[in-house]
Amino acid sequence: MPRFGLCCMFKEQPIKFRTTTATSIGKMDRLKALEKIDNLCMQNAESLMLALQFCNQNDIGCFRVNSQILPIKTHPEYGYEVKDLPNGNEIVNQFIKCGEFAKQNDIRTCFHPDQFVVLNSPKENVVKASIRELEYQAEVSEWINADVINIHGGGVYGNKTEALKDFIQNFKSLSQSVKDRLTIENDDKSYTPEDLLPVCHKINIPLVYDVHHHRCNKDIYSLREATEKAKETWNREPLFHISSPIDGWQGRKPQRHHDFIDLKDFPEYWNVSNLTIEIEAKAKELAVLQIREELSNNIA
DNA sequence: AGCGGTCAAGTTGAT
DNA sequence: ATCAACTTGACCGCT
Repeated sequence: MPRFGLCCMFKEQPIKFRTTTATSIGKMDRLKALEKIDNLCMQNAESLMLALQFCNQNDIGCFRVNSQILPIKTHPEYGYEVKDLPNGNEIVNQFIKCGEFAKQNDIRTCFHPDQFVVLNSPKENVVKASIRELEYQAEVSEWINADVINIHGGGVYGNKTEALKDFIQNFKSLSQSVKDRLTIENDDKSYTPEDLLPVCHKINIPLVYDVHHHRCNKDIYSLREATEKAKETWNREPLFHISSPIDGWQGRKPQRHHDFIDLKDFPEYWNVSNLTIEIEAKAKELAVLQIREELSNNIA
């Protein structure tokens, strides 16, 4: 069986990650603001441990960490360094404990920076902010032993080839810590596996193959071919994504995610070991447990 | 305590 | 032109 991954949050389990808004933080004096952020970070570090323990108890081998695990960490005005928080050392220690727990129990962790991280934007400040965000997530990755920070190709700006050249150029300015973890994922509108595989080979980063996106945004490769080619880009256990369309493939918005994974959407050749599959489904842990149950019934 | 408006950020494509 | 979609509703300030 593959290793299944849970994304960021829980549907039923009472495990919550907290955040705040820049507006609210901006209204406070700096001391009060840092106190509040300190609180949220500590609670999130504790929640992460609970999340990992839940995964361990339920044989969920991978957990994706929310980008806001340290809220507004890279905000241009209200951002901060963890060492400047009142309990910064304890917060780091709690994350390191999470990393030790994950390692001991073979739980893989990863990040998926959100849509604002665009490495190939023509706007210099967008690239700068993206790099700041990647460096922050790499810092936490080191504490918790996360081995993947996964982003999309970014914008097209009228010319895919040129846009991907910019991606490669800007990749070079990243720290080694980010480079070692950065992966690129095919998306549902712009970049297909066919577009991205040459980038993977050129700068030696893995392809996170999203089969749902590939079904929305097709190229010359069959799903099986893309699976094989994506696997070849990995120097460690490959990591893929799956989801099912909210109203079926004939529905109005097939790119929207369903609560659960439809067994029919699961490629049978993905039911193998040495593969991580993140389950992108709105029912979260329930969806992970369900697809695993269905797959084991299917074999029996 | 409950409720509704708001939330840092980019890009694309549907309406 | 506006808005939803993207890993996801949660937070905050008002009553």
